[in-house]
Amino acid sequence: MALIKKERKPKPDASTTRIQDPEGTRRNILEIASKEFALNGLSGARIDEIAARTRFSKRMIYYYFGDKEGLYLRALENAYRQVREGEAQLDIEGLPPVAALTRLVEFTFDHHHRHEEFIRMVMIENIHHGQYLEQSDAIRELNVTAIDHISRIYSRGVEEGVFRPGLDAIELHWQVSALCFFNVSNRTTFSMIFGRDFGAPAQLERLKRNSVEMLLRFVAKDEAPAER
Amino acid sequence: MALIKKERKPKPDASTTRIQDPEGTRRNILEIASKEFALNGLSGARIDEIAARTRFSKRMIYYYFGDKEGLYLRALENAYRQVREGEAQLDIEGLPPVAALTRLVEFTFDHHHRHEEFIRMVMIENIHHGQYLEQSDAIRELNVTAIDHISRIYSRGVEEGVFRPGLDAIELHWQVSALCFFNVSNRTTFSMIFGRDFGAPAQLERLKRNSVEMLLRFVAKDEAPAER
DNA sequence: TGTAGTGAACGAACCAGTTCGTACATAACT
DNA sequence: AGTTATGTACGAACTGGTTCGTTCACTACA
Repeated sequence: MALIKKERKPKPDASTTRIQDPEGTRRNILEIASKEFALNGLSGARIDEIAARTRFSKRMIYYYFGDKEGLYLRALENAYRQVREGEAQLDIEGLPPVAALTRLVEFTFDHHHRHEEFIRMVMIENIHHGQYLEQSDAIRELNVTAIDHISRIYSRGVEEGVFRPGLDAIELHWQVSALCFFNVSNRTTFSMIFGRDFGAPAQLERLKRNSVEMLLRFVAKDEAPAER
Repeated sequence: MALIKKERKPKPDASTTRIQDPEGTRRNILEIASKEFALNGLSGARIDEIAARTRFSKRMIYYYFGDKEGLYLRALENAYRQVREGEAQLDIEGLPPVAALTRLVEFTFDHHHRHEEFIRMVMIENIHHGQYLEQSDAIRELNVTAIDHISRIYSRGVEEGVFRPGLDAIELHWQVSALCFFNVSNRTTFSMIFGRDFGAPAQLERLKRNSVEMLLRFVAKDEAPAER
């Protein structure tokens, strides 16, 4: 049988000189892909859709990222990197323990709130049982320092006698994360069910204040909590 | 005009009597579908896969549920119903406020832990911006009573002078939910990142105790929390 | 009591649209 | 010239949904 050769368009455009910028190409693709994955999930996102939104063709995605999962993995890493880099902004050096912890919780609350895309990626990744996070050494490396702040604050608080001893820094981090993460991750359904907008500024302030207070009261030394 | 009559097979088979059981059929399909959606999400789940796992053909899914989204919606409702029904088991009548709140938090913690499928459905639904929950009056109706327990416990506690006044029952519910939900929803990534199994029984006990304590300390009347 | 009619329950095969991924061609840079 | 970068067209497989026809239980009536 005869091979059918396609006619090729000989000349698409010569007016604009194509500037080669592989790094820029990667960044542009990754940026768009991150949004799409965060919005639609891994299976929900469409490679063609991502390609259409970039300045490049689908071919470029495969050229630079191999396949859909490779692209997703990079988007996941990207999300973690951005957020962890942002966390480096937090400065609590020199603050006394209570003020430092307050600042940490407030910062985390706001930070999560500002990075909904990240929250969504983490949710999606949990849906996938961490299957992709598992493949990324980069992400694990990024995160080991995530408890540094709270760990130091807590130690200092215990030393100074304002925090009770015996608590675990990772568990404290867990508690802070839970309160701040949930605020973003479950806002939609929670608001719908209780008919109240949990994203409203005044409401957010209250939730933030509550979260701070919960942590402060939890670590506070003074007297024991009510007996059960 | 001539009526076209269908040929009828007079007597084909008498060995296996087909038992018509529409309710059973629906239940079987819904049960399998719930698992598949919770596992793979809306776009990730495959109708053919669901059909293959049921005792029926794909045709029946469309016969009973219309389309994929209809099936998903039913699965979502099903998840909420099951969990809310389970919550009705909680009996705190007669307990003093502190004991009641302790029991409530412990119960919620365990209940969420036991219903991972539900947690996953809620996550998935949040990824979809609550698009399907929005369509379900049934779910909203189910949930309005969700804060009854905590609301009554809190009022009683304030009356009896053991809880501080001025707090909001829905926000308390929010806090309990955050702690208990996060424990299931983010366990995978959290465990991976910090290299500790947050699903281990001893660890779960600690987290549960922490959660209870956080709530108790938060509502406790006595003296003010550390000033910041 | 037998039988024709009826509608609900069900299955196999199919269809049309979608989606990931690739082959081929070509332009730009070194 | 050779390597890198890029676009276009396209195919194979998949997937949601439909069509057509069959099976079965039951009812009305001869």
